[in-house]
Amino acid sequence: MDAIGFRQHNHAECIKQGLNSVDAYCKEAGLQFTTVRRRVLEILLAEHRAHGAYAILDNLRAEGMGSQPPASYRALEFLVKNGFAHKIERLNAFIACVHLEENHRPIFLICRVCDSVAETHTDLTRGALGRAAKSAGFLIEKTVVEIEGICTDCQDEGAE
Amino acid sequence: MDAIGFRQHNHAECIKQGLNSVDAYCKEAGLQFTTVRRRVLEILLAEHRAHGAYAILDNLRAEGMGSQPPASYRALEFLVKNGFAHKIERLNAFIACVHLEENHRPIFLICRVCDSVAETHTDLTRGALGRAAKSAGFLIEKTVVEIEGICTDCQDEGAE
DNA sequence: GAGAGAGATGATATAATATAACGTATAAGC
DNA sequence: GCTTATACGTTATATTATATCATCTCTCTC
Repeated sequence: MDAIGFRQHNHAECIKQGLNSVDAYCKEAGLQFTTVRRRVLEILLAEHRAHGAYAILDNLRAEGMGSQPPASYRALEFLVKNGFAHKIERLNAFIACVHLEENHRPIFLICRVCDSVAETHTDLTRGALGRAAKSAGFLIEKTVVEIEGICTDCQDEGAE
Repeated sequence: MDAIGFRQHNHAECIKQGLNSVDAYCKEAGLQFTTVRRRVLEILLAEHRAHGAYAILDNLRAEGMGSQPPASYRALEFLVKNGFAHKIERLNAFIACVHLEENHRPIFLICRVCDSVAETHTDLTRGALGRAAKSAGFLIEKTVVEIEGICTDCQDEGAE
């Protein structure tokens, strides 16, 4: 598994890559990666944890980039629609995508202690779940898989 | 799989059993299955679909059983805490549990056309997901698995 | 480079979901 | 019956999200 978010990694590089990839993709696809949208993605990329729409709005406001809810919701809608970010339903909050390359079905691991969120993906629809849905004749369009618990680091802290 | 919600079944029996089981369980466990709580469970059991807290409140209000949000939220909290109902995070809504017997990790199949919701369960934590979490050292406490798509019936209708 | 059309943003208002806090009532245990 | 815990009534407010309309800006075409 590739659960970026808990693993050690070069985070500056991680941010840079995220922005560059989205930049390139937008250019390619003729999407407008505007200042606000870029800034919101930066805010999301800053940490591997979910950010609420209003927290993001506070940032934008402080930087004079819009002051009303639609400012953040619109940017987030753009990012989510194009797969650059995901909404964590459990938290009513948003997180930057770390698997931009592929068309994927994300899975999130949410640490309830430190609030970090790791994104990974194993195609559940191929395994038990896929078989289950198939046997019920259900056509899967979107999957929400969010696992809540305690990450390694926080387990270790508890043990000390 | 046992996806009650889409399968044909004797629904009157289904409701009755749900109420009886909860009744028995509460008596056993010393929980107060009060009038409001019972009524809310009945409302949830009435259909295999998710009900919003405010929709439930409308019902309660019409029946003179409380008129303010805490009335429904408190009853729902009781039901969810004790495993008699589940919250569907994707919908910010609630549904009666159809697998009362066991301590389970529910999976929901949500039809976006007819809004019906089926509950099933395959222990994802044992399969690919469990392995993934284990390799990341993540301690799973709760799982949110909600699959959105189109149920058999609605697919058939679309084809006609 | 001017004009048309699409898409993005600003601004106002409000909807929908959820909880805090405090007082009163009711049930359970002694 | 008295005490204590739990549930409920009530008021107020927090949090999350969207609808709507006006204005602006970018892009495309001519």
